[in-house]
Amino acid sequence: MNGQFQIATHVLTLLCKQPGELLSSDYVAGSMNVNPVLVRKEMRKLRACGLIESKEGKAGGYSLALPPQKISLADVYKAVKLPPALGQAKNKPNPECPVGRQINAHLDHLADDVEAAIIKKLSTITIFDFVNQFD
Amino acid sequence: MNGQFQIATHVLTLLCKQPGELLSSDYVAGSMNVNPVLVRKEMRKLRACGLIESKEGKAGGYSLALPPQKISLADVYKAVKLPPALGQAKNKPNPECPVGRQINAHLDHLADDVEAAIIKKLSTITIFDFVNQFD
DNA sequence: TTGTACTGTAATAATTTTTATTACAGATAA
DNA sequence: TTATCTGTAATAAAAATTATTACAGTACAA
Repeated sequence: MNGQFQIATHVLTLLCKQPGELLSSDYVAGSMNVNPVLVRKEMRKLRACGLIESKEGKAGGYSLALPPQKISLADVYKAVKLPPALGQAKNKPNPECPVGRQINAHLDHLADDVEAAIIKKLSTITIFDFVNQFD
Repeated sequence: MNGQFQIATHVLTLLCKQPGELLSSDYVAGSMNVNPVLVRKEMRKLRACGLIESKEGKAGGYSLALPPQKISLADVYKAVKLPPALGQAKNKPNPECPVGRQINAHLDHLADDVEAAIIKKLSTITIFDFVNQFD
């Protein structure tokens, strides 16, 4: 299991709900019951992709770098870099076997197709859309 | 990481390439360099879904229960029951927070949509198609 | 009917991944 | 100059995955 996408989406939701405010990792971590360092780690990825901005020092924190209509869940997915949806084998198939010799190439190609399908789906939903579902 | 889908697909590929033969978990495990018990565990799932058959006793092993044109990779995906593609948070968000109170429901709904997109993609590919890519 | 070669399954250990915790340097506002 | 943040590393704890061992049960074959 892996809650990185959920953490990132949770923070973006909070940022979207409180526009203009800088939210600290402690505040956010409190809303989700998770360690603040984990929040800062995800924020680093989001910032590297230009989705959020951060400000250090007293009264610092995080804010959206783009209007929420411009941030898709596909952007979030790509930013957090989850392990592949089909999993990832770490075995080394037997190169003597005609199947073992080739299968990783075919599985990799398949994994790429699946990732593309996920991204296609997620690209239809923005953080704005997601947040609008809330009461 | 998690190689369960890869194991299942590897076995089905071997079964497809050697129709009529019963392949043992040891033989299969040798082709992929993985523990035979792991193979038997995945086979249990595939059998529960009616994709393969197994025969105990001497000269026993596994065989396809359906023609490979009738087995889609979506069937395999559903059989192995991977963890959700978007991950799965195990935190309990703060119920005092308006976002924390609702977000899991919305994240679950999103996860369902993504799983559906994956299955839709995988349902277009059969084991027969997959194996036909091999030289 | 006895030995051999399998599956099925449980229990446990080893490995890997994820999350939590601690610590502290650096930035910035009051 | 003090308090409150981010950024980051190091390490520990927890959880998930894979490997290993063991053995009961099944089926074939000599």
